[in-house]
Amino acid sequence: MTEDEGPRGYRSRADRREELLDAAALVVRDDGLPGLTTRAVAARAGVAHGVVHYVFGARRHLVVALLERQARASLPRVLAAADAHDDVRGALDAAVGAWIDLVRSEPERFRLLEAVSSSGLDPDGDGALVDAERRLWRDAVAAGLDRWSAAHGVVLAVPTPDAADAVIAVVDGLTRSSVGDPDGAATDRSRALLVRGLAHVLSEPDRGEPDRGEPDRGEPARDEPARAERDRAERD
Amino acid sequence: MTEDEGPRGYRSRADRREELLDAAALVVRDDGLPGLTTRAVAARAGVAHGVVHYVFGARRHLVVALLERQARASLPRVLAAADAHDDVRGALDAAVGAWIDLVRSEPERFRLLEAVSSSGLDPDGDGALVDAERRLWRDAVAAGLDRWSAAHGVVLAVPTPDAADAVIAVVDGLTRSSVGDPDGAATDRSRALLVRGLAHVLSEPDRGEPDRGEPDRGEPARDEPARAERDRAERD
DNA sequence: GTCTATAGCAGGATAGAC
DNA sequence: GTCTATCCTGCTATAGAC
Repeated sequence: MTEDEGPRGYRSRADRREELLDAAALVVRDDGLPGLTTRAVAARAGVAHGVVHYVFGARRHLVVALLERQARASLPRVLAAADAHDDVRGALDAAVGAWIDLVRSEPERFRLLEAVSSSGLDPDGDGALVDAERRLWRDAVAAGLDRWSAAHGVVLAVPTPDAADAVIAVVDGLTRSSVGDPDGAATDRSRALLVRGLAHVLSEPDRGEPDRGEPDRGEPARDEPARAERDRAERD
Repeated sequence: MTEDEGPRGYRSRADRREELLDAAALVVRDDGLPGLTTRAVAARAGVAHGVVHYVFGARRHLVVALLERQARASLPRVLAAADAHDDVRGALDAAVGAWIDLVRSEPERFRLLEAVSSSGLDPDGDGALVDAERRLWRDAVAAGLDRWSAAHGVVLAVPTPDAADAVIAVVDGLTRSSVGDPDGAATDRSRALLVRGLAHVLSEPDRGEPDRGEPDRGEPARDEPARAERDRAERD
């Protein structure tokens, strides 16, 4: 289905890689994330089980590769949606909406995103892959913001990287919200609220909410919980 | 360590349950989520492997139970942090900040939250457990908002359930952001932005961003993003 | 009713064959 | 360089001891 293989079935590592990723995408679509076993991928691709481990090493590497491929495929569409709008709020809403639509159209696919970053990995130095993945997103969103900002002559009220982080956080939160929200009504309401709020802070510098109430101070209420004493080693 | 057991080591099912959850929490703290095997829990609690399955059935039930117990333990603290503030923004910031501090102090613990809802479960009808879990949160946050609102005589600009969903989405997004953000600086910046934006929309009814720029039309947002045209994004 | 011992099975990883 | 055969670990289920 993907390509036909030689008489002996020998393909280059790179070709096998693409082929296996195709198979993996199908497996995820059909059987969901937990169905994504190295054996299932191998079976779907019509190769021996070990080939998957030969090409990708560990299962997580396959997952990360699949994830990255997806990201590169999805991002342009999302960024394009924003470009059709001149105002911050409209652009944000379009981009976030496009993303959520993607998530909804193939939910299983996007569970990978969460699954990888949250649960999947931890031991040894493999978190580096996830970090790289996140950085890819962060940079892409920041670049998109810059591009949009320049193209429409709008300057944001906060530094681009900060805005990018906030956008990603919102998208992450909404993505998670859309799980177990089949009709998406709740997610849509949240999206409307969050986009409006985010557009507000990206457009307006902080002046302490003059319209209502009593802002005691800009600094938050640091109550004294356990401060993480953990030596989080990796600071790539 | 938790309780000493009778001469024969017989405990009620409920007691064993708590005991095993204690052990599970320690396992997660020390070895991370992937270290949380039913065998490890049994070993840590000093019981036979089968006991875990006797009490919880499947591993995921243990995970969900641990998660729920955590939620019930954490929520009061978070809600209390909000009560110390009279204004929406201050209360929100305090609550969200308290939550993020909890996440930071024991990161491994909170990966459960994501791991369960995203990856862990899917087969058969087990998603119901996750749904119940999410509903628990949603209801708790909504109740907290109502309580705060009544206590401080502040009425929110949006219905409580909608506000609760948005708050949860923000917290989810920030929680995920804090993974791989060891010093937490980026997360703090995002938090500041998102809390400000959220406070804004919770306080102010939508009037189309009058204060800045060029709202091309009074009625906003309702644009037409990529409306779920589900084409296969089969490849890049 | 509570727990132990044991067996089966699925999935990841690797040493070694082509 | 590609792939296969095999091993190991961990989850689940159950039969039976206390």
